[in-house]
Amino acid sequence: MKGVTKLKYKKIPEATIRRLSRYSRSLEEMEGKGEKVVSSALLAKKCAVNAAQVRKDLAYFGEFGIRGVGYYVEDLLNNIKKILGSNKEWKMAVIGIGNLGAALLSYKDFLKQNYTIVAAFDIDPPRVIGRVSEKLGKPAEVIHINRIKEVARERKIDIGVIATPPSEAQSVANLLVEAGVRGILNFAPAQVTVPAGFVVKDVFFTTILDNLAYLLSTETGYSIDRK
Amino acid sequence: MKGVTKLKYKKIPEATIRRLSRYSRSLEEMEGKGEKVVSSALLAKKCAVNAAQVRKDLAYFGEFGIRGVGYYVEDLLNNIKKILGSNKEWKMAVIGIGNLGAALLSYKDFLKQNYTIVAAFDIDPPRVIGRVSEKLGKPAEVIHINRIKEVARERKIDIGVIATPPSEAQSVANLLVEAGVRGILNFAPAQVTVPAGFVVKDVFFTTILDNLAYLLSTETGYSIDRK
DNA sequence: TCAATTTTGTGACCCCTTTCACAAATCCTA
DNA sequence: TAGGATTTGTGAAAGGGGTCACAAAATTGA
Ligand SMILES: NC(=O)c1ccc[n+]([C@@H]2O[C@H](COP(=O)([O-])OP(=O)(O)OC[C@H]3O[C@@H](n4cnc5c(N)ncnc54)[C@H](O)[C@@H]3O)[C@@H](O)[C@H]2O)c1
Ligand SMILES: NC(=O)c1ccc[n+]([C@@H]2O[C@H](COP(=O)([O-])OP(=O)(O)OC[C@H]3O[C@@H](n4cnc5c(N)ncnc54)[C@H](O)[C@@H]3O)[C@@H](O)[C@H]2O)c1
Repeated sequence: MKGVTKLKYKKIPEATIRRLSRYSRSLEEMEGKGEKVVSSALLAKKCAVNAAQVRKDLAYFGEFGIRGVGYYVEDLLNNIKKILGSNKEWKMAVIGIGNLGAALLSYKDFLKQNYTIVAAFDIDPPRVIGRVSEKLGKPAEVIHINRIKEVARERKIDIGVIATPPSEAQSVANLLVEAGVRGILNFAPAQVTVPAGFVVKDVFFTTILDNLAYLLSTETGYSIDRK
Repeated sequence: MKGVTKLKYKKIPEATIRRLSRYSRSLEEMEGKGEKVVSSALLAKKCAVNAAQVRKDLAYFGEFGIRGVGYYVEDLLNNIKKILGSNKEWKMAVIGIGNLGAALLSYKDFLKQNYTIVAAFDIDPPRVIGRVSEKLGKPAEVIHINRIKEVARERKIDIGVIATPPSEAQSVANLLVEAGVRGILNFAPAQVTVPAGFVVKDVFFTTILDNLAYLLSTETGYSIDRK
């Protein structure tokens, strides 16, 4: 591609994004402790990765460091947040307020982060409210699932979190798609498909456990496995 | 395998293991529907991967298919379970019976799988029991954390699930290590380190969300992202 | 001012994983 | 029994990501 020469779209490895999130967490800790500067070597150590890896990851997005010095903690943190889209406030809805859904509603870490749960849906709000009333801080109500399209549009929901039984996962996903909710975080152990332009992230507990179990049964010995 | 020659340890990609878990889920579904045979192409489609990938993954462990036919669902499922160690019963302990810990205790999917929660620990059992009593089916009690070493040995716990606040994660991990619990599933957003021979798997919700948010902000358009 | 020191940014290399493409094996039908 | 159809298993090629090593840039100290 000469002519337009230096456009160079570098495709960013998925793994890089995961690590940026990890760096972000470490940097927040450092910032809290009042540390001003950090080297790639130190950050790497804190995150259990290679120092060159840290530099490579950052280099995808610009030159944030100063040779002979390192990276300014606050500055780097801001940049990473910008990259990850963490400077935007992401609005989430939880669908299915059972055991897991209720736990998510009361997950305090979200408060400190740029993720906010702005709506909670269930197929049986009256029953559910009795069980989880003490947890209903921010989304002060549980809304019936049949109002999801309307409410999702009103509240500009970015991400739908599926915490219903697996049998309902696809139909809930369909509703989210119709409502124009582009991001889906799926906790139900079921295959969910969406049209182009939408993104699904699965979190399958048993897959994670299968992974752990496999590592334990093959006597690999040492393995801190970050993914 | 003539002589000892052809031992060939093939190192299995981590990604392969994750996919096997996915295949397993699909196969269970098919078995439930009474389907006898499946081709790599169909299984691949169900799991949103490449057909050659399916065959390669399986080929690491043996020849399970029949050319011109495909794979016998039941047979393949059994083999995959054997590979993943899913024929073993894994005993788990949950540490920190708060919102998330309580949700895990009542996670019904574990019942169908080969993972069993055999103990629940907290630093304040009396308070906790009041809140979660209805969820205490199998581990009928919440035990004080200071008895973890003794109980872990007695009940032969394989995997410890950390669901305490992040500040406590490392010290809980230390206890688990001392008790000889080799596998750790860590939900607390904190760096946890363990000695050689132990395995830690982190599940950081915000990292997963950061990932999703990144995909949403970079207008990649289509992306079903399975990890 | 200059040399020694520190630490980044990055080209080059290497390894691992995925995809492609096809021979080999099996089934089906006439 | 033979020929056509199907689908596996796998070598080879392609692609991506991680590590190494070093030049370039900044700092420090004399
Ligand atoms: N409990 C856990 O720790 C855990 C862990 C990992 C994954 N999961 C998965 O998360 C999901 C929820 O688990 P849970 O334990 O909270 O189950 P649950 O049965 O306690 O909760 C499910 C909730 O979804 C609601 N629901 C059902 N159909 C619905 C629909 N069509 N629309 C909206 N709401 C609907 C139900 O009323 C119920 O309140 C399941 O798919 C489960 O496999 C749970
Ligand atoms: N709630 C969620 O949906 C969610 C989601 C993802 C991750 N997490 C993480 O999981 C962890 C638990 O979250 P939560 O919302 O259940 O918090 P929580 O405060 O409701 O529960 C924490 C529990 O841990 C107990 N505890 C504290 N110190 C302990 C110790 N040293 N030993 C044993 N038990 C101890 C507390 O008594 C409490 O019962 C946190 O690290 C949180 O960041 C929570």
